[in-house]
Amino acid sequence: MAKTRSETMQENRVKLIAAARKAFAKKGYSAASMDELTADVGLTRGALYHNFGDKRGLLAAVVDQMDTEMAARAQEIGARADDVWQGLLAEGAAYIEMALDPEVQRIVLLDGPAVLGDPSQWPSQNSCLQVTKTTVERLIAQGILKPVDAEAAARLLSGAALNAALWIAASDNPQSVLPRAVEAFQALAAGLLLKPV
Amino acid sequence: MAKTRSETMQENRVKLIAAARKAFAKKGYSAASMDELTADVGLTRGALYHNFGDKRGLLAAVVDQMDTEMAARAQEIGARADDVWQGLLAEGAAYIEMALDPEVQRIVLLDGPAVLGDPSQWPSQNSCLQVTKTTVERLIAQGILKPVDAEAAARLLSGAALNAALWIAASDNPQSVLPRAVEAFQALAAGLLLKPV
DNA sequence: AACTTGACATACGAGATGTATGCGAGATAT
DNA sequence: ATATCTCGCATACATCTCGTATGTCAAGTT
Repeated sequence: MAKTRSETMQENRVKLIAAARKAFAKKGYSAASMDELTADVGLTRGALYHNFGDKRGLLAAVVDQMDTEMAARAQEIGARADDVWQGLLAEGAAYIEMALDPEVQRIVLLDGPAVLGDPSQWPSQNSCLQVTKTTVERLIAQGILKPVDAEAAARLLSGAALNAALWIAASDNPQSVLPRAVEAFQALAAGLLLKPV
Repeated sequence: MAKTRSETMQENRVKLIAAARKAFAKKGYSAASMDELTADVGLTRGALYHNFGDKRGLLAAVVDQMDTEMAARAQEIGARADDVWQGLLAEGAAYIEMALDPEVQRIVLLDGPAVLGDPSQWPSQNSCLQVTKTTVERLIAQGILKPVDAEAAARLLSGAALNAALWIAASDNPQSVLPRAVEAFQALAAGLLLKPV
């Protein structure tokens, strides 16, 4: 098989992102060495700086990938629900559970915002927020939710969910705390309902 | 006046924390140079490593100070309200407004969690969370809020508030977005009420 | 088949952190 | 009051990391 140049380049990008994802998750962004990271996949920093510009660029690529994965999963879970409202609750619970993954926490929730700034201004647009915002907009249009600002509601909901996850993960007994967090989250979300149950 | 040794030591600690607060806010944690920082107050890194152990220790001291200030302010504002429930709403709005301060954002919301880990496991105990938790507990005891887990509710509320602030600050027109965020926050909080209004 | 391009490797320079050692002014004891 | 000791801070050093500038060789082009 003749490997074309752009093929190997694409492969290398994938390799580097995968290696970075591991390294950033394990050591944290600042402690992750670019020399080690690149050597692990048989390359050098030359490849890295050529493809991603700098260390931040690599993190941005990793975050973009993870954010996309998370948004897709949340959307899928939300779509399986009986109605849109149940879908929103399911989405929130899904975010909480996804954020229990140490990789997600370290990279997307902690280092991501610190290095790249607030998620709403990420280059990748933050797909997670978009998904939630769309769901909220639909519910407002259906007259199920109060006519609050959709973006504000989405931000607050995802902020609450992701913060809950950080708390759960840091607790001594995550499995016992998880249901309480989900319960509290659903209570909060119910505050957006036009007609409380 | 004869300066006792522990006096000058205390003064130096105060100076270093003040300088660090400025430097961390302006450059961010990782880009802040400890050489510059200490030189600004007429000291060297020797003083720093003797007093705070390492760079992280200095950040922890700064975060502790800011967190304490924020908690005191939130508590004071909450206490001025007509009743405990209005106090909770006022606390939330206070957090959102305080988090608009770039210094608070950069240090407490972005670098703090990334470097020190989740706020709930900070050495300083995170006074902000304690204040909110206490308020929630009181409201539950009074039968005003649903009997959800107080810590979970506090975490979610403060998470929502602080995330809202990050979003507001990153927006083009913070002053127009602020009221929408506060409105959405209060709608969410109302979800915790036992008897919806 | 010669030439050009560009993806990646190599080499270098500029800081930054943390530690180990040194010093000198306050604290202590006689 | 003098001598000794303590310890808070300064100084010097070793190590590591990022980003850039330059080199190189295979893939693409004509």
